[in-house]
Amino acid sequence: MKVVTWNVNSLTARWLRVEEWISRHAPDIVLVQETKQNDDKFPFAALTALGYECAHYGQGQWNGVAIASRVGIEDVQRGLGDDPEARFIAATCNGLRVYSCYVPNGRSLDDPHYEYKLRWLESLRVLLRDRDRAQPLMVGGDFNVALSDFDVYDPSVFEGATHVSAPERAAIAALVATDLVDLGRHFHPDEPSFTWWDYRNGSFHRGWGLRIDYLFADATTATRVTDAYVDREARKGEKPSDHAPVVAELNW
DNA sequence: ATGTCCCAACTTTTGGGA
Repeated sequence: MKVVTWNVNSLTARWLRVEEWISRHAPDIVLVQETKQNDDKFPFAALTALGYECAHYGQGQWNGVAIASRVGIEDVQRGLGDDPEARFIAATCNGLRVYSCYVPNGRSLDDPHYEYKLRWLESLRVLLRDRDRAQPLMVGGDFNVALSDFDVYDPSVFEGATHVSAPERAAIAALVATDLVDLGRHFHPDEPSFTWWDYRNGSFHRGWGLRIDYLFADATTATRVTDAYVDREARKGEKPSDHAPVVAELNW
């Protein structure tokens, strides 16, 4: 079974790229972030034609998360606690519980949005702490945090910025401490494996990236994962998202 | 290092967000 997480930066703008990627890679479960559309724009019919059942949690022009599955989809949960924004959707697909997460950006360390980001991550930690440990789980999404300096192309550029601060990193570490494995890093301990490059400055071609998108699995499920990787090819070409997909393959 | 992309709208240019 193949699971992918991808921040598409508007599914409306990205549909041709997403459709092409799905057709080529045939993932079983797709975790999407930043659909930036309401249900009336979500491509339910086109995804059904490709063999996928979908659950979408949209919020107009901002945020928006979705799950597409060709192995069934049930027990859909939209939203994280009392969060008013469309940043979390969960479902069970073929016995695997999956979360699609779009963590708040934070903007800057002195912005109220930064505190919102930390509160959001704490809510996710509580959900993970209290989960049914007997149920296999994969958590994916855009976490807007680079876990360590190795996940940053040049840490000096980000001094005093979000995405790298100690509280943010501690919040992600606290998620992992609920018995999760960072699949991308587990399979590629010696490669930066960036997942995001700014559209500006020619960042992609200069290698100026960050690893801020993750697929996590509980420790038991992680033993069934055979590979996890970033598909950098998806960041190339016409009208790419600024994020690349993160893929995991597992024996299921 | 702020050079791009995406969206909405007091829409053909600007501003907010990432």
